[in-house]
Amino acid sequence: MAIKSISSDNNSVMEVLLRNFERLTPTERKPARILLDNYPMEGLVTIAQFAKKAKVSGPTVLRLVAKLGFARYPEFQNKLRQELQARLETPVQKTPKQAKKSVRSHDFIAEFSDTVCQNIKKSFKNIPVSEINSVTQSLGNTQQAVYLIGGRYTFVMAEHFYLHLHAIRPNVSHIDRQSSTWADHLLDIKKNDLVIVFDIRRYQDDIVSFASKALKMGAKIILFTDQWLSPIASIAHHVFTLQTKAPSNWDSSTAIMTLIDLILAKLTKDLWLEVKDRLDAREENFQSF
Amino acid sequence: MAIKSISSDNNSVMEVLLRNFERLTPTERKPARILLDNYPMEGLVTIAQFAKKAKVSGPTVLRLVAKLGFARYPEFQNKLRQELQARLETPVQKTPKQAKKSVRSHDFIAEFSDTVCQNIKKSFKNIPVSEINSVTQSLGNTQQAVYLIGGRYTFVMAEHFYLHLHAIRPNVSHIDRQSSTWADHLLDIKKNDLVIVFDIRRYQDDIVSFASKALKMGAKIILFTDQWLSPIASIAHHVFTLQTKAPSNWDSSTAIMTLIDLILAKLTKDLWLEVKDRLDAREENFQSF
DNA sequence: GGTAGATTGTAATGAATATTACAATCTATG
DNA sequence: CATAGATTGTAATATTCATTACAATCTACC
Repeated sequence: MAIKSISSDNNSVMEVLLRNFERLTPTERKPARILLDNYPMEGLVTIAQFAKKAKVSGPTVLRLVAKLGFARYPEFQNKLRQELQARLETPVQKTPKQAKKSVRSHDFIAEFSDTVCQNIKKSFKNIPVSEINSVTQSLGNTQQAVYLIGGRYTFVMAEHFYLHLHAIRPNVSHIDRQSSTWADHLLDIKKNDLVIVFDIRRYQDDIVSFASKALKMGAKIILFTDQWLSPIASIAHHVFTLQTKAPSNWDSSTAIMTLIDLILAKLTKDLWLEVKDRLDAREENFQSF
Repeated sequence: MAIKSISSDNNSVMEVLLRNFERLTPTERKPARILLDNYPMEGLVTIAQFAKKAKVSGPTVLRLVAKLGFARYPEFQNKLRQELQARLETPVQKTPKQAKKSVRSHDFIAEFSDTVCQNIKKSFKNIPVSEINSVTQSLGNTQQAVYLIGGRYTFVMAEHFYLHLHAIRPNVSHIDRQSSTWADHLLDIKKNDLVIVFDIRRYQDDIVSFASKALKMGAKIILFTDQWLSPIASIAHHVFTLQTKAPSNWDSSTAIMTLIDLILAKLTKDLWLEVKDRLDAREENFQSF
């Protein structure tokens, strides 16, 4: 008669073990207890070591593993490793007593990443959920054209947003750096179109002026700026204030980037049905080149 | 001559690895990176599996392990298991992981920023300080020209880096999207020039090919990639592995961005005297327009 | 351009491992 | 107490593994 395995689903090994403990034979329970006692490390050693610790024979261990639904011992180990990995990833890794002998470079790196993370956390805490929802909803309406524009350094953010947004929906434009072309773009802007502006210090006059002209054309202005607020804030319909400080001579755009990614994520989720088709079609086009 | 082991004390394997990363040979660094990326699970598989994942030979893995102070592979694994066990015992066991009932907007925002921050922290923890120092030093040498190139989405990262790097030092070029111009750029590349490549999945053939051609021209390749490693990793002189996962259909480039900003910050600090003059002159030029 | 030293992979070897077949032992029931 | 069926261990086997020796390749320096 074939050995009937206890479970074939993908619960954790521990659950399966506990739930079916009474179906194990007395000797099989010994290694089972050892494993539970020291879960899951004990399962990551060789059969011989495991068997010795539990004071049973190798084949008994193997029969236990078989009853847990694994045809081979290495399979069982892979499952355990997999679980362990998942478990290690979730919590904030312990950053323990790392002696102070660590070099300055180490401190600098840690300080830098801490500051950036604080920026993100603090920025997000201050953003009203309603603003995000509202902007996301507007972006989901493909009737309204979207124009993205940024300053000397932030035009990169605009471009990043543009690339992804354009993958998601049509009717999106990135207004390039040369302000000589801006007049043309302004002509195209219709009422209720969305103009997304990135402006952090030092605020650029030309961007401010573009925004106010777009406003006159009836556009809705969405502003991404820093904690000192671009002058555009006073005319914008939606303002996102992001933290930009860093232990550096340069401001950090990381929080801005994160918000862009968040909005893209939400938008993609909300419009998944439409987006999926568009992405599929896009994929096909890529293939054919 | 006997192989001198790096350490025989009882620090964690990861510490030893990070502290002595620069003493490893190029090929030995590949499995080292894999291990750091997925610490310590990757060290618990067989040499063959480990070697395959890192795309090196078994003996190379063995030599790495030897340099870390272990005479035999199983010894190394025992140490890892031991560390892992200690780590699992201390904290409160479960991180129940918020049942996935309706994810409200608030939760979504928090989850998103948490993930991004974890990406940054995890990425930075795995980057050997020596790599950052070494790259920063190279970037400080204005004799070596710097070329930046990125893929479909990551060219934005290249551009961000370019903008700031160019403010700091001369002799920097951003290679644009149109691959038709790449042949010309290749002609200019001289021995010891730096080619900084951004390549995250899905990896682009044209970027890979550009990198290998640049290598033939004698350039030093610096790669920014994700946890799955671009194929360029095998020919790059320096590889930075960043975490890109996010609760989204899109990968997150935030960790990459943060590393760029960090390198820029460090570079600016290190070369402050030269940089200051350049920035002052630049400021004057802006005023006059 | 050539050569010594370092680096890396290939292939062979022996050791350790998982797995199987089967015998020994135990347990329950008539 | 006898015996069938379940349980467990022993020993043999085939597989996989770590390890080593050595050849090929690369790199730096003269």
